[in-house]
Amino acid sequence: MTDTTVRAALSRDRILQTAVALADREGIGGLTMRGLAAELGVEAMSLYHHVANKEALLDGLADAVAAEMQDAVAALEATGDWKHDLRGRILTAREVMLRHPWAPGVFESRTSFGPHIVRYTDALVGLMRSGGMSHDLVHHAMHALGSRAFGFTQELFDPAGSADEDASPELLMQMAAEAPNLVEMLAHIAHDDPGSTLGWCDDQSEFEFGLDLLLDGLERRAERERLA
Amino acid sequence: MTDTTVRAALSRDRILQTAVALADREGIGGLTMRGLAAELGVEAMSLYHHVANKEALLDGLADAVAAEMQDAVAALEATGDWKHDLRGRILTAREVMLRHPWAPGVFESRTSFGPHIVRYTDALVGLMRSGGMSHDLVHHAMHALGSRAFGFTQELFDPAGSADEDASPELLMQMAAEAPNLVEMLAHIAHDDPGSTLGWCDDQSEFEFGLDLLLDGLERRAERERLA
DNA sequence: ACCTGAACACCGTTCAAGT
DNA sequence: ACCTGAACACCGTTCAAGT
Repeated sequence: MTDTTVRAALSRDRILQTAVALADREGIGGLTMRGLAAELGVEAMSLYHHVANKEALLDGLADAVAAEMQDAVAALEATGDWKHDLRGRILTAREVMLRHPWAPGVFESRTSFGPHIVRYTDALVGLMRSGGMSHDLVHHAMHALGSRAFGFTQELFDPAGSADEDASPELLMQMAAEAPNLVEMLAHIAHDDPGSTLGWCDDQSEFEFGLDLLLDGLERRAERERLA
Repeated sequence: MTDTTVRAALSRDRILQTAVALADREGIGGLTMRGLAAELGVEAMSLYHHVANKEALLDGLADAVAAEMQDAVAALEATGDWKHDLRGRILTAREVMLRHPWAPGVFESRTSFGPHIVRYTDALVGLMRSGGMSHDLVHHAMHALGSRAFGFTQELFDPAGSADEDASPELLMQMAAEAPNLVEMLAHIAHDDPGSTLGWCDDQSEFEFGLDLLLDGLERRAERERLA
């Protein structure tokens, strides 16, 4: 009960904070109970006094990221235009996600909500409700947005992992026979923007394209609902 | 070189086929190299003569599912309406995915394309091109669709895992204070459709809602492009 | 060429024991 | 109450040896 407690006292918060830093540094594969404990200067089993098991640790990690999103989003001011405000919140959430490349995978593997995730989600629902959308439409909207509501889309076949060899002309030749449309499209894209070497395309602009497609569609349904 | 070879001769195909059946039966967590080998009546290390490692096995699994999708999709006849045909292909792909609940997770963790995945994707691109969309727009469309092009969306916080306890009134009460909009929405949904007990909502209709939102939006952009 | 068995270097987690 | 160390039951994978 005094301020002179040992500086390194273990706590759930300190564990989560260290786990986030470790995952940022080494990727989610580098986050093991043993490794996390070592990082904290403690034995692996000590963690189990503050966290039920690894699943619970990951739940905590996801919620820690959601807390960061809440902080970032709090700085935004509301304009009263739900679509504009929603777009801003989601793109801000994305900035947080980009700081934690492992977070999308963890979010997708979660099965329960932490308090910060709940509050972030609640705010999105409130924003759409304030725009006059029905509960039903908002519900559809949340499902349609899916992970985009949290600022990410899990890229299918992310070329980042194997882009180096995949771009080889031999493989493109081999593909050309079986996938003429795909090859033609990729050639066209490469021609248009030869500078996009971090993957085949600009993730950010693709994210915004998909997001705007959905937001525009939702706005249309909302208007249709209002006139009914 | 004779037909009287031992019936149980190991081969890449037989390994993949058994792996799919095993994953269907026990989930992806039940698919281990050791377990798969046992299922084949063979030692674990024998698998490594036909498959480089587990990553390669999973690559093969994803492509096996894509092959099934190709088969299912081949039965569809083209109407010439790209949007209608694309919708049909994707919903057919979804039927295959629903037979393999582990497949979405495997698809999302892949980093390289198998031949069947490539051909399935190529057909989608061809369909949109036939509708007059530019390479650029088709490229955006593929990104916007993302995993939906393969008939699935990875549900965030799938309540299937913990729905039993999560629906408890105490927890809803506790949530009500911090998440009024969310609670109100969920209450409204439950009121509208008290029968939807497999999760909070009907995945199929939510999938189609999101898909149609995107397809409608793409159609609009395609028309805009045509007039430009 | 194909398959085997033992072994290695990891995991998450249980348990009895320490302070 | 909190932390430890050894141990258990798993993984994927390497390696030398069998046929």
